Amino acid sequence: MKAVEEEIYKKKKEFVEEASLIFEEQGHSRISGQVLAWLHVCEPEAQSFSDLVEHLNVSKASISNMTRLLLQSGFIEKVRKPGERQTCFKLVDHAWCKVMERHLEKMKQLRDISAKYKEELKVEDDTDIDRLNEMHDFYAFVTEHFPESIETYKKSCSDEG
Amino acid sequence: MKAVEEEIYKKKKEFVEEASLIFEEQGHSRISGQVLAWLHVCEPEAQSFSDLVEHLNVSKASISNMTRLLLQSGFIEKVRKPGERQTCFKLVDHAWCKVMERHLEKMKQLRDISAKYKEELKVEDDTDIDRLNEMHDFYAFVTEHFPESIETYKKSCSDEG
DNA sequence: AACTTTGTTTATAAATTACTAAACAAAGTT
DNA sequence: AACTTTGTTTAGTAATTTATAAACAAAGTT
Repeated sequence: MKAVEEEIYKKKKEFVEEASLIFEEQGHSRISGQVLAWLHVCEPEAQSFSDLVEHLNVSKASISNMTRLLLQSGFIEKVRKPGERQTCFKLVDHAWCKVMERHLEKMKQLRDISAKYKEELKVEDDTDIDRLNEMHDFYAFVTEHFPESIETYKKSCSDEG
Repeated sequence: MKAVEEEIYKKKKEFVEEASLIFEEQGHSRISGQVLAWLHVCEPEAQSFSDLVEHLNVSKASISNMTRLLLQSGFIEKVRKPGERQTCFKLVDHAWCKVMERHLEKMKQLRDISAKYKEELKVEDDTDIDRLNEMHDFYAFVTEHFPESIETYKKSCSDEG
């Protein structure tokens, strides 16, 4: 390996360390965060099972479990090349939108639960519970406007590309 | 306690159970989720230490720890009434915006880390890493537009009120 | 100043999660 | 069909997190 290449490789590992910490704080486990981060900078883009085991220094079982989870939640996808025995994994396009969608789901849950209970806790003449009304207004607003924003972004991509 | 009141109280407890689950998935612990949820529906709005202990059936120590955390992260605030010995806690206004701000912080971190490494991993003639470029574009977009949206919401509140 | 009330800190118990090694399964190769 | 390679499942351990009880501290009341 040339000196330049080694330098690059080291930088990539640094990225993995830093980015995986942030991913962890977003609800990923340690290793799934590392897989996600590595798939942002690795070459080639699609990595085999053993590539991941080797570069991240973790067990085969962890990779098996974490890739399954990441597949389920839609962050990565399998790529099988004809003639190759190994399965490869790569980030889906716009993987970051998945993170957003995850947030959006939670926001919708909060919108719905506040809608439900603000009705159910309404008592005849009694004043409603302001806090629930406000909570509902807020999440109704963001769940309505958020997807639009994302669409705007996606459009701005395809205009350029 | 009248039959109607009991019915209401039961409903409130149901809300606490459901909502605290969602809060947990957003990174709160079990009990801080319960405190948050309860403070959305309790009466009066401001609850003393012992109110919380009683209604949520948890230890004093947990309330002590969780209220400290919730104060730190800005979800609740202390309310001390003159003449009363007990400290009370209430939700801050627009507590939900805090959740958003928390997300926004994470997004800014991802924007910054992608900015940093897309530069550092750039090699002369070599093509950049597309994934990092796209990641940065995305988070630059959302961190720019998100705060605007929230502002729009807040404005819509004050127009009404 | 002894006693209460209110709240914090500490040490421990309980539960959950995360990781791995090793056993297992499936499918390709010789 | 034995052997390899590739990947999954299982079972156990390690580590972390969470909640509590009990000791402690501070401040108000009698």
